[in-house]
Amino acid sequence: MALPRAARTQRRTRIQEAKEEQILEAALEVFSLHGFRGATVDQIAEVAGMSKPNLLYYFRTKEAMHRALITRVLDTWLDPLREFDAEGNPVSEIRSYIRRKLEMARDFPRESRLFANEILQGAPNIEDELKGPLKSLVDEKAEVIRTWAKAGKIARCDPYHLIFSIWSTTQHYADFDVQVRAVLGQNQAGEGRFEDAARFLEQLFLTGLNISEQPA
Amino acid sequence: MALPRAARTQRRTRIQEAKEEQILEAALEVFSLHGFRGATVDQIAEVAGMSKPNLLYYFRTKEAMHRALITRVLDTWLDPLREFDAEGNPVSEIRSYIRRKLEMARDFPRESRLFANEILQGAPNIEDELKGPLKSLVDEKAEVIRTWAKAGKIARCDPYHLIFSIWSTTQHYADFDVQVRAVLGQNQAGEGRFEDAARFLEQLFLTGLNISEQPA
DNA sequence: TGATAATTTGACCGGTTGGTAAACATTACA
DNA sequence: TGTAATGTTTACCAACCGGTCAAATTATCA
Repeated sequence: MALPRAARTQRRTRIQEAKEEQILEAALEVFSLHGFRGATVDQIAEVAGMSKPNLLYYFRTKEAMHRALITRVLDTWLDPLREFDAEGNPVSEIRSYIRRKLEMARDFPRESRLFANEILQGAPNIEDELKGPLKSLVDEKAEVIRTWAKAGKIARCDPYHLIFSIWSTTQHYADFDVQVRAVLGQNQAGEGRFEDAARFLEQLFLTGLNISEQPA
Repeated sequence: MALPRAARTQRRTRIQEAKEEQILEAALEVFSLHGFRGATVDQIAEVAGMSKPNLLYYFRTKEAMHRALITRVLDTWLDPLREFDAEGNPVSEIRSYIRRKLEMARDFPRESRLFANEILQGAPNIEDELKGPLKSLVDEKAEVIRTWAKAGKIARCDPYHLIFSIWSTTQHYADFDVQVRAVLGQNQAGEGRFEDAARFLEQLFLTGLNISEQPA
């Protein structure tokens, strides 16, 4: 008799590995486009190229799929912030952070939208992870920024709102892509907008935080 | 026999006016919380305090409700940008714009989330309005900003990405409210975060655009 | 090979959902 | 007041959706 994945002893076969990957890829596609409630298991099954019961053999419920996906995405989503280095040069650290976040928005828009969908709906499934690991990491990096400000390396500013503003400006290009394209029009529809955005955001943040420009 | 609203001759009775308002208020509540697909007509009817068929007497379909709501919200959403004045002082214009957008995020988070939901799902119902009225307005204001830059009143920068960054940073406090609260923690849970955000964003944008020391 | 476990599928089920039919109630107004 | 238009409700339906079941198919390996 076939046991569902969670009940299996330990080793994952190559088939399991491949199929689960295939399913999560399809689930990402569908969830990011329609949200949790808007996505249907049939849709995901079709995109994954398998029958619905087959899909439910690997993930027992729609929610299990979503949970697996969200957990994975939240993790990679935080990677750029983890690389934020207290020992580094503030200017290059902040510049790199903006670059990395913008690259993620460009290369992994579905992941960004999945996350945005979840937060928008009140983050019913990941509130704990937000208040735990996420908050801890942000607290830590905020302290770094505060130290830089106290040392006069960057302008004094609220480090939390600085992080929020970097998050929002960069993710905007993934989450609000349709709007960005509509406003920029056909001529700018190519990937050039990411280069323009990078240039603008670097100017905004680096000048905005430059100690020499800082008003008393 | 009762005819649905759209087929009626012309005059809207006071009852119609009141009920439609009541319905849209409830629809806003539910749609902004669960998205279009996640919201159910029964839910909206319950929040509106009326039976489902009664609700469907005023709006024949769930989609009609959503369309009416989106159109209205898009309109008020653009109001702050409309007030952006070419004749004004760049410093105060940009500062006021940030303030107004932030106030909207604080006072009308449901509207912001409804809109965000729609864009996130690919804006299936309002793509035309984005490419038409929205783009026109942004084009117009972008030209104003460009003029200011050429006149040396503010730093040279891409006006479109400047507008995007103001949109994203301010709306972030409505759309990602759960995350913001989670990161800031209990102590900052009050409305103080909006004041802090305003202070930070003003500093960021005004300094970032090199206009903090411009005379009025 | 044969037997056992893992995988896949068509048919199906109960609950939900958007929407309808038609009878009933209320309001507007001649 | 009478009556026609407007407003409201109960009962209901067909489609959809998440998930189950049992039977069939395929992979694993002694």
